[in-house]
Amino acid sequence: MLSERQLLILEAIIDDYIRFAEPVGSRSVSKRRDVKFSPATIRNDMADLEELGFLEKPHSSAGRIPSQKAYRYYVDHLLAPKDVGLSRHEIADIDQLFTKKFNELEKVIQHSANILSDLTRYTSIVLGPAVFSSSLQQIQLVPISPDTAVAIIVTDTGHVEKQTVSIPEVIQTTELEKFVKILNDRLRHVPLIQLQEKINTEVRYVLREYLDHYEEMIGMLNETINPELHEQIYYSGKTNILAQPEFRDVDRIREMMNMFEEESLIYRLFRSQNHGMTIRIGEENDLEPFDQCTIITASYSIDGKHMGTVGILGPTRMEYRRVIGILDYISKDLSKLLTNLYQRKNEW
Amino acid sequence: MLSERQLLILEAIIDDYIRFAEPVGSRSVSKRRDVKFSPATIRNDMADLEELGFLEKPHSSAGRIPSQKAYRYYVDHLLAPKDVGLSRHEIADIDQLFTKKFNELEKVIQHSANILSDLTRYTSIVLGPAVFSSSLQQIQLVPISPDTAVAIIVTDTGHVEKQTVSIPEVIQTTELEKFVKILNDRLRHVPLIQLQEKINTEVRYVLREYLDHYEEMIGMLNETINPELHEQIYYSGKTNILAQPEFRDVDRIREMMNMFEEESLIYRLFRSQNHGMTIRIGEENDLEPFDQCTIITASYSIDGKHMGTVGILGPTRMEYRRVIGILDYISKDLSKLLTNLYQRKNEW
DNA sequence: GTTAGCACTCGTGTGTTTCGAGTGCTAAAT
DNA sequence: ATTTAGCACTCGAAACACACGAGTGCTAAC
Repeated sequence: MLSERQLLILEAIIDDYIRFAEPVGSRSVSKRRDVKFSPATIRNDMADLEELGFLEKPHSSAGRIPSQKAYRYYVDHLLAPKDVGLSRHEIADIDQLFTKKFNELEKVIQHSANILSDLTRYTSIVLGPAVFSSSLQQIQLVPISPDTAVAIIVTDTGHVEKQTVSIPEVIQTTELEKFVKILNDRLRHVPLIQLQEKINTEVRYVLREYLDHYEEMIGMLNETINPELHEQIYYSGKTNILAQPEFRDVDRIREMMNMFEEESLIYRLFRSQNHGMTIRIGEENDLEPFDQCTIITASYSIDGKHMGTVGILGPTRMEYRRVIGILDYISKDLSKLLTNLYQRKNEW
Repeated sequence: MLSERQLLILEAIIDDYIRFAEPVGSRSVSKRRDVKFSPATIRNDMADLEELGFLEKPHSSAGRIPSQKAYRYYVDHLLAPKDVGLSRHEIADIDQLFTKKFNELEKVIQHSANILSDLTRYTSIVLGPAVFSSSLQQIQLVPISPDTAVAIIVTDTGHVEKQTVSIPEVIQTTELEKFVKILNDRLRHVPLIQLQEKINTEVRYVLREYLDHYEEMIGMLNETINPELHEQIYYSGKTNILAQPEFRDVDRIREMMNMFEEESLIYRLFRSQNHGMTIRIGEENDLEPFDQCTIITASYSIDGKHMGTVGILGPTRMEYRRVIGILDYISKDLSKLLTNLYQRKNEW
């Protein structure tokens, strides 16, 4: 439906606008190497493209800027997946994830986020490894006063969750120790996501046999297992986006920065992405403060199992090609790294 | 050295500027109830005050604005500590810290930060309870793979630190258990700040007697005890400051937001404050992005022992009276709350 | 010592003009 | 039947002029 020439012009305009953030005129398109038509011809096509909703005019005597529809078309049809072209330098930057030795999962993730924002100069958002896809390694109850204790859950990925709980006074220390022992015997290697259910069925019956105050203990336990538990969000380069000319408006900035703090919304946004790579342009994000932004996410995995999401937030006028390349590379790198880090565990 | 009338005028100008963020002219000062002089008289005094460095002119035909020196004088001499005047409503807001039941120390702190920023409409920064003033309650080593384990330190305040460590392969599981037992016997109730030293002297000799590979274990332990460990920083209302008219400049905002991420700098800034209440105006903060800001901090304590710092970051044109009142009240409230929360522990 | 009076300053707001990049249309060229 | 040259037209941005008025500093009178 779009002619060869129209495609060429559309791409030229998008490329130009991505680079300079200025409306693009027919003359400057015609000056490009690969364009062999006069400004007048280009103007005709531009008028058509505008009618089709791909281009917009800020005002009648300015050039055209791409619409959201244009960006969507661009990433869907115009971006050849082959020519991603990361420089040697960039690849080296990413690969240092491997060379630096982190044995804290969190640090690996944070470092990935840092690399991402440094490389792209946009804001990076990374969803940490899914807590619920890991399983219980050990559960601990450390008393810190006569009536309180810290409950600690360690997962097989080395993640630690803690929760202060109050201990019903009827319970004796010896009972408590028995309780923890039973829990560990019964619940080790149980995926966290099944923990709650398992406790309230299977474990309940076992406890009943051995302990007097098992109901109180179950109650305490249910306090501990937080069903709203979710992956941590890592940011880097929150202020990078402020350097973009389209975000020079303080009120808009304020809204966006507020949104960063609304972790539950960001979390939902990232969780809803399909695995693989997702590109959301402008209003496709369904969050009003980001309606001039594009968010690209890629998922990373351990042993092929989806674990988390790395993402970039930038203006709709984003360097798609580059960002896609970087995200693709880093998500694969991260998957490899994490798989290495935890494969021994699985063989164990 | 300043006449009665000059003081009155200075205070009037500061009050007015704090309210409206606009240069104050002689006419508007003369219109105040408590001022009974003509604009001309006031102009003379204003000229004197300017010469003394208390007032500045944005340009020759504008009114005057207070200098940093003026704010300093204001808080030092003009602010009567008595007339703090929190409204009943505000006191209720703060006191809900007591009524809501948090048994997580972190949540209490975060909630305090939220109250602070809500009440003041500035940005609140709170330094969490000093980890180093708490002592070891229990140390744990949870293996998560053949050669790695998670070391977990629980303090008497319920704080949990974790660190993934690699286990030297020469070490057996039984040895490891003995190791942890010795550590707990020897180190319980030792203040974290003495931990490292104690391990490398006293504990070392004990370990030598009971364990073959004690040197490897000590090495592993030293990996765990992070000497750079420090209090967490809690923010709330990071974007409140953007609503102030003096921070409508994107580049300034960017610098400030970047500074928020530089936790080590913020940490140092807050650590360097004396106990009690400290007010740093403009360049007194020694951080260039905050040279138009005032930071007021107050420390909170448990049983009189300094624990952390609550603070407010706002423009130099800050509502000093109000903020001081709120900070004073909340820091005392927080101290009471935390003392209650942990006093039983001490009697234990 | 205080104030009224007045000339002066200077930023802000407004209206005018100019400039030029860019457009759309028409007619000529290919 | 396209494509292009030519041209009138649009409209924002920048430059300029001008008036306004809030505010000042100085001087002289109270």
